[in-house]
Amino acid sequence: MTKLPLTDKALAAMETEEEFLKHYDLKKYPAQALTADLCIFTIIKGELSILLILRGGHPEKGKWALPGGFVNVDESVDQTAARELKEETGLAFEDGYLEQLKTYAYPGRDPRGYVTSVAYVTLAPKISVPKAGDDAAEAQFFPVKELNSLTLAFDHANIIEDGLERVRAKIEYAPIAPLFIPDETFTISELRKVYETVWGVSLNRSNFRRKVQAVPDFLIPIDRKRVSNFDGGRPGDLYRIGSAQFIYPPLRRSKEELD
Amino acid sequence: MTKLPLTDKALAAMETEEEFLKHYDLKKYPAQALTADLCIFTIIKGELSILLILRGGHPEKGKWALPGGFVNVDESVDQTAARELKEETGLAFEDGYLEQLKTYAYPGRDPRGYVTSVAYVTLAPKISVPKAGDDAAEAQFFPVKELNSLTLAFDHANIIEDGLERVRAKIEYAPIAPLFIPDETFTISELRKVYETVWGVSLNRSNFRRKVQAVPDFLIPIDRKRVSNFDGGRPGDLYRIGSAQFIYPPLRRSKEELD
DNA sequence: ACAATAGTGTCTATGAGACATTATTGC
DNA sequence: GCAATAATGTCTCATAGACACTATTGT
Repeated sequence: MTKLPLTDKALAAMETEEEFLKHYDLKKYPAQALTADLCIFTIIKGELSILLILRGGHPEKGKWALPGGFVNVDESVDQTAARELKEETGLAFEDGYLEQLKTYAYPGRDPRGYVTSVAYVTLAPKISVPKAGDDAAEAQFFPVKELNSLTLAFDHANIIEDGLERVRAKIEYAPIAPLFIPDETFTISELRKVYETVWGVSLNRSNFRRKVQAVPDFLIPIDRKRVSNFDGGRPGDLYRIGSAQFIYPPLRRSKEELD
Repeated sequence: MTKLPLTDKALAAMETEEEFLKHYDLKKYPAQALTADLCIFTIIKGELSILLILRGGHPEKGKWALPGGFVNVDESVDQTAARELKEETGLAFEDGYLEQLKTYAYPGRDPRGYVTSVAYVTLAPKISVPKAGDDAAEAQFFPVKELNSLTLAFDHANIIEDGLERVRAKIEYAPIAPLFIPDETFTISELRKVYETVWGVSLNRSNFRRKVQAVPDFLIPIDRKRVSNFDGGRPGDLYRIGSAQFIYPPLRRSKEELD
């Protein structure tokens, strides 16, 4: 299959699409690459945390980076993200939450060339122990509060900032906060602590309860109670997540949190 | 500059980043291309409309497509979007609204190869007359209600659907609805008609007024009135947009609109 | 009994929907 | 005057914040 050096105009004017494609070669454009990078959030010891990989090879060797990798030509970028999630955490994306965040594409963000990054956000339901991958010397969850003391690779500090805001906004109206909880069942207090941790505020106990219970099919009561609290106190009623697609009315942060 | 056929592992293990980059060639991966495509919304004769381009060349010759183009290696995809906006509408993106929507990347969406599309959403403040571009035989605004009778190129029908939902959701809490209005100054009724058009509902006049006026720095009163209504009626007070970054509390659609 | 946490109820302020009344224009 | 549209006010209900009170556990 020979590729003749035709101008774009001559190409586009071709009679049939077959003829056009025979002479078209994407490689005439500068090389580009596409990656999927993941913000994998979880809550560890009451701290909102994110999974980072210590880069063992160039570029950005020795810096902490978001897990991710190049998109294969036979897969969608969504599939790349799901594959990387599985590789890094062993977590299969089934009914979880894996949402595209934003795409970062500008000259100079990667020394290898024009590398475009499609960022994703996901919530890790279980505190899975990440294992080291191919070019990942080490993998570790970091509390987001401590990230300013780390040297992050590429523009990943910006991506994490955007990812954080997405999660904080999304749990207002999407029933994804229970994904932070390891168990299938949970108490309303446990759910409230998720919101408090992600938003970094404290919420009124009874008002929170009233609001989440008012959402149809959000929380399904289970006929059991938490067996025991560590230090005394009445055990809470257990719930599991229902079929609701939206939290309406949304659980809004106060005006001060927005800005 | 010779490129030796080194494995990824051998490459990443290089001592210095300079050495690494000397042997690294992005072209070893399959060719990919990056485009920016625009959902340019405006309101024409009370109809929410979107700008489409009739493709004059292959691929998808003869189908209507979103305006857009390839990203140059010396520019960001945001810059590409702004450049295309200028080229297609003559509209300079200054203080307007041009927001990244979503990235579409999967095999088979473009016959030329793995072409990734980063979609953007913008609101055209003036009903600018689009001119034909390089490979655009014709450019025209279509009411979004009539799109199902058109044959759209690539996966642009999906992109438009996503763009519509973004605009409908965004005007709830972002003060961008006035961008649909050609004038610098406008009445509250004119603003209400924007919401009614975009959401496809009718809104109570006095309640809408009460809510928008309650948002600090959203609408700044001007000491003038609309000179004349076409057909009689009291002229409305004029406002201009203020410095508010958010509409809080948001102007929510009813639960039924959400789905 | 006491500490600790969960569940329930209540008072009040704010926001939203429905709708009536008054005001200002063109004809 | 009349039609048309804008501005204002008011009644009612839903939602949200604050907080008191009761219930159930471990120690």
